[in-house]
Amino acid sequence: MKKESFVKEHYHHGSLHDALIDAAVQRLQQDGIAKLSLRALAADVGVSPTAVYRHFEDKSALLAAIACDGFVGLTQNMHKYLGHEPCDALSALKRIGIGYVDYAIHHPAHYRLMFGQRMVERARYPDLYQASNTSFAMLRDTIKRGIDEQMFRDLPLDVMTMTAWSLVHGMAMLTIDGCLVRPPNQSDALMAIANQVQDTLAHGLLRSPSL
Amino acid sequence: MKKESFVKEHYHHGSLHDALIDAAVQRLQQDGIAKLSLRALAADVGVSPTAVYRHFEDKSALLAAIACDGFVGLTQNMHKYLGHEPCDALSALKRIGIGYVDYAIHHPAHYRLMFGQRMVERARYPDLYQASNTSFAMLRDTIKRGIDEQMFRDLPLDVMTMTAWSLVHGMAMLTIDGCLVRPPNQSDALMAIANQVQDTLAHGLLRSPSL
DNA sequence: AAATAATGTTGACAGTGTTAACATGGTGCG
DNA sequence: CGCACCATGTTAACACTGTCAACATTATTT
Repeated sequence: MKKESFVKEHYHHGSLHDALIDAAVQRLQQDGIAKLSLRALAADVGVSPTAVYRHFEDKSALLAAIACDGFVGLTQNMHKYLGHEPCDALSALKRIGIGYVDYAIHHPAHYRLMFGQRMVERARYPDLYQASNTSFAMLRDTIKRGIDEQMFRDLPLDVMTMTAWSLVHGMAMLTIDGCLVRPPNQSDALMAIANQVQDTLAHGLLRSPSL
Repeated sequence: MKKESFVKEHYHHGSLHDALIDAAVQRLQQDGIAKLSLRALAADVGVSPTAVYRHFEDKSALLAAIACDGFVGLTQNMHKYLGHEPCDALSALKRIGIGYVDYAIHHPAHYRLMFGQRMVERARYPDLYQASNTSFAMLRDTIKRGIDEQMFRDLPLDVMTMTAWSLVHGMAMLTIDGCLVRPPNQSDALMAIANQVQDTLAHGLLRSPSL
């Protein structure tokens, strides 16, 4: 199975697949997607340029794999913020939303990749397609619960889902693109705004707003 | 040599700047930004590859110019939907929002470019920076009016602006990325959804929601 | 132990953005 | 008018990119 003893790295790398992804993520965070080259990645990992093609069909497939990881991480983060104790649909929706924005803020390179060109051609990558659907389903199911429990207003599920999703996606994008007036990129301040924005959304979704 | 018709265009093209932008927009719509090359553009226009550099500092500057045009068009479209007859702040906000999403849907290539990598480095392009600020100011001013007229709830202007902007931006992105469940990309159906989403937003913004 | 699959390498090709040096032609000045 | 200037366009070249085909090495299976 796995050798993994000490030094090997003579001919076979052993875990090129993951190492390439790690290197790509690092370069993405540092330089952005524009100046990311397979050859540089291969050099980072200490391997010849064409070795990449033993693990990924092409450059786009590598990026798709990273985007896929991103959606998995996004889903995990939403679950983390949701917690385990049961709560009403609105609280759940708020927590999920905060988890969503929190992920985007802390993984801007991932997030930009996830909703960049890869999103357009996600049909070509089943894993990516499914991972993204899993993320979206979390939002959608929570809203459905709010409707079923008659906590939310009686609007079409699709409309409400789109509203909530648009809101968190827009917030995430505008934040990591630096479109906010807020001077410091301090996470706490941003999260405070995110909370207020979500309150506004709640006001729009709820059957009988409490404030 | 070339001399292919009675018109001049022998050595000096005459309007290379605009011709390049037109060609770029066309290729953007057709193939996406990934496979857009300056050399192909030059060939489209019938000029040598390096002629581009007499009109744009580099490839990124060309794209920035296109993005700038995009924001101008976005602002125009919002004004078009806003109309000239005076109306209350909420109606104005809704019209602007519809104009926003409408532009994104009908110019997806432009819109994706406007909020892609160019947005990150917009500080380097003063024209782009100003054009984008003009668009955003329209949203912001309208919301400010709603607050001043005591039509909207008493929340910080920044928070409300971010809410509204996030919403239209998220809707635009999710729509042109094809993330919607709606089968046909029919503009009318999309606009109907957009209207409902905006009603939800209104419900969240208004001091006393009417429905 | 031999055959085969998996993984990595070398060499090459077409295409890219970009620069430097040169060519052309319209414009304003004597 | 003639001529210098300058905006514009061209050619040649460089370093770099993604990708393929052919070959080398190692791991795995028979």
